[in-house]
Amino acid sequence: MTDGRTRRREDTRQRLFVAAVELIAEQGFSATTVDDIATRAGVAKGTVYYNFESKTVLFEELLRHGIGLLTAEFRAAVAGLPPREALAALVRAELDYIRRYRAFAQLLLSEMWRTNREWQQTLRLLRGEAIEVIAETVRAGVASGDLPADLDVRTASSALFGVGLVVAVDWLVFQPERPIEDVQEALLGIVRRVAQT
Amino acid sequence: MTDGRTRRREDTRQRLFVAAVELIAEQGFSATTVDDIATRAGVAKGTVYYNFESKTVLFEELLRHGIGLLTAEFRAAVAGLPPREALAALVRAELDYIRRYRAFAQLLLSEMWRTNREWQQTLRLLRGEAIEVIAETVRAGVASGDLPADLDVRTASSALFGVGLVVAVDWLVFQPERPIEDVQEALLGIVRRVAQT
DNA sequence: GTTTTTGTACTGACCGGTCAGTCTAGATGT
DNA sequence: ACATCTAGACTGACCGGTCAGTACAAAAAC
Repeated sequence: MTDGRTRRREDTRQRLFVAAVELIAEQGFSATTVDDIATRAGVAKGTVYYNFESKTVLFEELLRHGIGLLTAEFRAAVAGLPPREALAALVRAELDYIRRYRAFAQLLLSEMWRTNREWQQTLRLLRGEAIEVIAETVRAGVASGDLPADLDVRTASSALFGVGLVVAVDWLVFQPERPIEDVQEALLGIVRRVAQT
Repeated sequence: MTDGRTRRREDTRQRLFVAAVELIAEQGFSATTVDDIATRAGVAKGTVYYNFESKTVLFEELLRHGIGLLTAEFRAAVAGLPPREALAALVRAELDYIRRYRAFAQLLLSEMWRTNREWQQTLRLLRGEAIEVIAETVRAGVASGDLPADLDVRTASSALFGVGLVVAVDWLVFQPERPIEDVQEALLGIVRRVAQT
């Protein structure tokens, strides 16, 4: 499974992911060329096509990889916590993720609400998976009475997800000098107030 | 001033704006071709270049036009109102604007946090103008004691702007069946809670 | 000796931008 | 009143460049 060959190949794929995510976050999918990606990854163009079927497939696998990671971190963050603490943990996990993978978060923000693109379906599905983790927490909280009974689970979950994204990325792009901890505090404060029964 | 010629030309420009905003909202700037825009507007490609210097300039003028309108509506909404009511009026104005110009809002959300694009500077400037109206209101509220004294004006203003955008567009894209009044109420409720002294 | 990567050259479709020429409303001349 | 002229608006074929994807022989890694 992890012999030298597959390890090396996985390495190349990883470098291509990193290069692609940075470039696409800056310029968008269409404006980013395969040559750009190969050059930034320090790899020949042929290597891109040896590892990925096409530019679109590369991007789709990138989305799967990135959001899969986020979903996993969401799951780990809420494990075993009571609803209101789990909610706070989710906010922290999201911001922490965005701080570590800022380019991916930026890319996500730019492509999330787009329609009529080949990979739109994929993104929609993945978004649903990530939000489902939030939704489970909110649902449990409403059921146990820890969260307001009139909270609409679906809306609250997607709002929480989207708001975290936009506030954090806005901060990263327009006020990069401020520490992310401030955002975290501000967001936690807001969520706490809104979650008040 | 409004003879047949200029009227006709203004008409063509308007049609090009409408076509461009829809296509760019769906596919993004780079993926949208000038031929697409011309076809959808029902004019020849040459007409696009007769009316606009380049694809980029067309987009920049589109941004100016769209955000200029939003800023004007913000100004009109807050005129003469005390801080807390003005804040609510701003939320209402933003959502109302997004409902009427949904494609433009979607476009804004997708292109707002992009870096390394020619028109980035323009967009940054325009965003600043719109947010400044919010900031004036928040500043007045903090000064008069109607809003919490520890509120960071710049952060609160851009957060309010971005949150309105993301929640409304998310609603438009993923839950279009839901009436806008719900979204407005939810958002107003949140803002009211956060604005509590 | 098999898998992965490289480097270079190539193709064909597509796209931003140009330009010579057409169309027409309305001003001008008679 | 009619014919003529003019300039602004528009057209669409065309050009030069770009880019996704292909081909493949040779090298490197394992």
